[in-house]
Amino acid sequence: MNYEDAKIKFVSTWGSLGSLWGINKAMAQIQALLFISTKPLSMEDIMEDLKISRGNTSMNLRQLMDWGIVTKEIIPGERKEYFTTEKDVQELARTIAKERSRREIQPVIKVLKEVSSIKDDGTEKTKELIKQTKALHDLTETADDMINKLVSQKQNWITKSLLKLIK
Amino acid sequence: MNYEDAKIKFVSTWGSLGSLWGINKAMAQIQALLFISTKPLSMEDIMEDLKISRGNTSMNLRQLMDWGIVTKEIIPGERKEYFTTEKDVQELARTIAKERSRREIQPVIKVLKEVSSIKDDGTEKTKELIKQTKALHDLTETADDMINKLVSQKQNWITKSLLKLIK
DNA sequence: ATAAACTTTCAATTATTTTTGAAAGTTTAA
DNA sequence: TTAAACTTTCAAAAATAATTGAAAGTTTAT
Repeated sequence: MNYEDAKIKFVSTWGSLGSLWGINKAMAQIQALLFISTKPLSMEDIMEDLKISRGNTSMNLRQLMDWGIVTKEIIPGERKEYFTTEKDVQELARTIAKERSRREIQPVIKVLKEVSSIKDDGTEKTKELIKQTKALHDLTETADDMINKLVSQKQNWITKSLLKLIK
Repeated sequence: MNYEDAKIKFVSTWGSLGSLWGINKAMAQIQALLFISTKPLSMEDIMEDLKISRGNTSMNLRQLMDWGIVTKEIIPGERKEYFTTEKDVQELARTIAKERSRREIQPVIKVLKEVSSIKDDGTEKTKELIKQTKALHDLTETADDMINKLVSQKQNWITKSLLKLIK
């Protein structure tokens, strides 16, 4: 496989994985492109490479910036804006985990807590609802917590020892 | 909040979380409904409760069974089929993690390995592609591994000590 | 102040995913 | 074997999400 084929394969695979971290295809592909680029890319570069429209590129770059994954680079003397993505995978993982947690998991945890706290009226179905949503609440909270901690910056010594324990 | 409101809130919230574990809304809602039910439910019960069509119910129940999350219960003397879901959250998490890994993460890991193994032609861009996809490969593999191990059955003693370390 | 260079916005279009419902299929009881 | 009770299938419709492109907006150089 040559460079071009490998690049296309990587970008499209990473794009299709977008759903896994809750973003759309174009957004994931732009990130992938920046991730393997040796230099900042302009909107023009991205549009041409991915064959997507200017509007689409603009909107998805904005989202990536909102996520904190992509940043604008001002190149002195250049009129255009250039973009780069976080290149360190650990840091990338940390950012993504934090954002997903904040956007999606925390709200669910809140609802689970609310629902599991309704008044027990003594009926079997209410007891079951409380029991099961409480279990889900605890699990979700623990999992969310673990992922965030595991992926967090100060992980090194901890993660390494954990990995040895687990593997 | 009374039972009915709490139930509706739980089912719809869990439904919207479907995207997080890669399934559609109806599928997640059916699972949620079964999860808090005190007894097996028939297709009829589910259709009525969620106000969805028979076809939709049938298809999504099949998918849930394919995932290994829902099972058919034959109730002696009854003509209808009844359904239940795994009630233990740990077991549920284990099944979901395994399936997602198998269906989505493993294929991506395979591509990352493939792409990161292309011949280094000495150009800067090829070196960057190899370096970055290798890093992503290692991260993805490790994360996938950890999640599966953490969530796996025989976890108890391990998880508890890990949790103490991490928290 | 003007115009060129560039970016953003958003209504309309297009693509994708989900849902429906009725026909076809299956199972069971008699 | 028949018919009632039930489930599955799948083409068509509906709902949702992504994408386009051109007009409006912004910035910068002169």
